Amino acid sequence: MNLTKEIAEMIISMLDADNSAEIQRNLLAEQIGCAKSQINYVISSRFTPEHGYIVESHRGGGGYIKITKASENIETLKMHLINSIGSEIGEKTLRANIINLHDRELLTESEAKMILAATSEYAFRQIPIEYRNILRAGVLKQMLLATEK
Amino acid sequence: MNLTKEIAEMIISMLDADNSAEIQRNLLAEQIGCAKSQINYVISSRFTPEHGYIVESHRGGGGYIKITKASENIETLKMHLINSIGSEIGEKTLRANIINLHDRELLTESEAKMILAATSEYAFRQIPIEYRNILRAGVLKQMLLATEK
DNA sequence: ATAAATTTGACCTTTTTTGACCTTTGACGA
DNA sequence: TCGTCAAAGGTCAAAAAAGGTCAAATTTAT
Repeated sequence: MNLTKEIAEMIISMLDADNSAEIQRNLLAEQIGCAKSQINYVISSRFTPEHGYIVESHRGGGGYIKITKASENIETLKMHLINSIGSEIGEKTLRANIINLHDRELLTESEAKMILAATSEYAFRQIPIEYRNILRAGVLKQMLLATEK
Repeated sequence: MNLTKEIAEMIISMLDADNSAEIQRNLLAEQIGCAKSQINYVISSRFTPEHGYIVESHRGGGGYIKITKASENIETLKMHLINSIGSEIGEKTLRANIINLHDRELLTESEAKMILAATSEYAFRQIPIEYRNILRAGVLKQMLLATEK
């Protein structure tokens, strides 16, 4: 397991009842024994809006980074995603979005798995790279629509 | 016995109780004393959907290749279909097969719907026609394997 | 003797990790 | 009050750590 995953898990375990955690970057980096900027990397790669998180921070003495798992407008989250999918989407972004929807129980485990399988790089192996993200967007949208009742 | 067989057996012996194994390509290649790309060759020739395997991987520090064998009880009819698909399949044939599997209760209504949505001509509309049937075959195989529990 | 399968090696892409340097903010003394 | 300094956090690019691709060379099967 790499550093990034460890740190991400640590942060998630720090989320309180309000689904938010306030961390001190330098302290956390020191505890873990990594570069300070590693914390920023983890946040920017694992706690994005696609993952369902909002991040705020303050510099200076008494500074902090506050990470909150967003919880409003759950009902419209799926429709919002459908509408916001542009003409292309990468595997990472898609994965983040689907896991987020599953976390919020807007997709069943089975639905999430099928979507990830259908849009995996392996499923698209036979076609040129330049079409893959376009395809992912098209397939994803149709599948999400199919999960609407 | 050739390298490929040895490596394939090694990987199979590494499957755990969940029928999955996480390997480190470079490490494995070094242990065996072969080219790194040999590992890829083994995977792409022996751990295909036709053989009942799902493969995922991650690059970068802490990277890995995860190989999962679809559960034993994947219905033979499904495996038959996966094996009979070949490298291309048209929308009509696919539809007929999915309906058949659904009729036999090997696919839930939801699974069938998602497969049809994901492989519809509409989902592929941005992609040149000559790729569509190839794509359908790839996506269908991955999805069928993902329908097990 | 071909054709198919295997093996290798050179080179590519993605993701993570680190470190040097930058910016913002609060506190404190002149 | 203002200026300066220390305490945070932020940015960016290079290095490192995986895994991926492709085609040529070699071996094995038909």
